[in-house]
Amino acid sequence: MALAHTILATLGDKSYSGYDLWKEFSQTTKYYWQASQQQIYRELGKLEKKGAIASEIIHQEGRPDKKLYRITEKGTEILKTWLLEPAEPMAIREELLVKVIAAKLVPKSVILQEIERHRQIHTQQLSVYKEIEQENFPDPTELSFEEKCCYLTLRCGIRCESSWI
Amino acid sequence: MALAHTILATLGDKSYSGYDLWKEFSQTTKYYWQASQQQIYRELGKLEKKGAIASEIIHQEGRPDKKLYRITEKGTEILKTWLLEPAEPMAIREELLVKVIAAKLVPKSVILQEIERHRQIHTQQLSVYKEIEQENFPDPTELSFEEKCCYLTLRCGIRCESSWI
DNA sequence: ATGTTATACTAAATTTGTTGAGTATGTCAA
DNA sequence: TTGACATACTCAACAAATTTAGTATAACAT
Repeated sequence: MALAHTILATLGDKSYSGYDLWKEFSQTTKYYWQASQQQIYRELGKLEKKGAIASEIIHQEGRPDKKLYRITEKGTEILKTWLLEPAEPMAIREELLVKVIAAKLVPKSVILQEIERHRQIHTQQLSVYKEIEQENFPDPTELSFEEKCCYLTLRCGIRCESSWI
Repeated sequence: MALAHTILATLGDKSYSGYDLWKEFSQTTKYYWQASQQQIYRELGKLEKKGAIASEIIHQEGRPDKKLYRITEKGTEILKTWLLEPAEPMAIREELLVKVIAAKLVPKSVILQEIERHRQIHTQQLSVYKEIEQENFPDPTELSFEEKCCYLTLRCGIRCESSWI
């Protein structure tokens, strides 16, 4: 699955602990790949076994020790190989629309309220993304290729939320 | 999971064989819930065991026998109960964007071509949806509540594809 | 007569994803 | 000093999804 590749891509050339990665996934990576803390830790274990990442234990005072992971050459090769393969468009599984299809079984207000609730969730998420955009990408014309790529995923998040609203 | 509920919602008050359902899922249901043939057959088995659906074997000449499923009262109750629960917005897992994040590892043309390929897939899907719209919903003002709900899911599909393009 | 496509379904292994609990430690505010 | 919150992880059980491989039959074109 692509979770392994998403982790490798997120690591880039920096070091992350499992916890760091989870935070990154909860904030930024979220607009293109959602994963839980448990999934991330399990995948890190598998990737290390495979030799795609290497870890180093950092002893910390005042807080628990942590394990910093970085990508290995083998990991980079795995990522490159995967990049050359075609990707399938995302599978759509939207519960709200299933509810809309079965709407006639319950009072209209139930579905309308649920739709309204979702509209609010998406509106809120959109404003979070727009804030990130203003803070991190105030002038999109001035970006390097790498920054543009990062900005593109944010733009996708913004378009997606707008589209839902 | 919601696959069971999607099947119950799709059955409505009609009878479907597993194969019919799969075709329905491949064509129409696809813009809000994607599932494979195997998933559908397995879920039908589970639903029958639970008593949410009942089956009847139809002997056919000239082609294999088929098993027609319809929703039971218990199934309708299960669906109603589920409709009253809140639904989470879909988890986003878009491989293409992961590739964009790791783009610097391969020549630009690789990612650009992949993006172009996806643009084509979405453009093609959009035109399919627009055809369905013209054929089945030529005049949206004239629709019953149930038809409007069905149309809403199609509009979501159209918006989603447009947004990607 | 042969191969492809469509109908109609089953079975099993493996990978992913979810849920819940558990182990530690430290900060900070009421 | 108590409780909430943040850091930093591990383990186990279960549910869902994917992949792969089958079994059968019939239509239809080459």
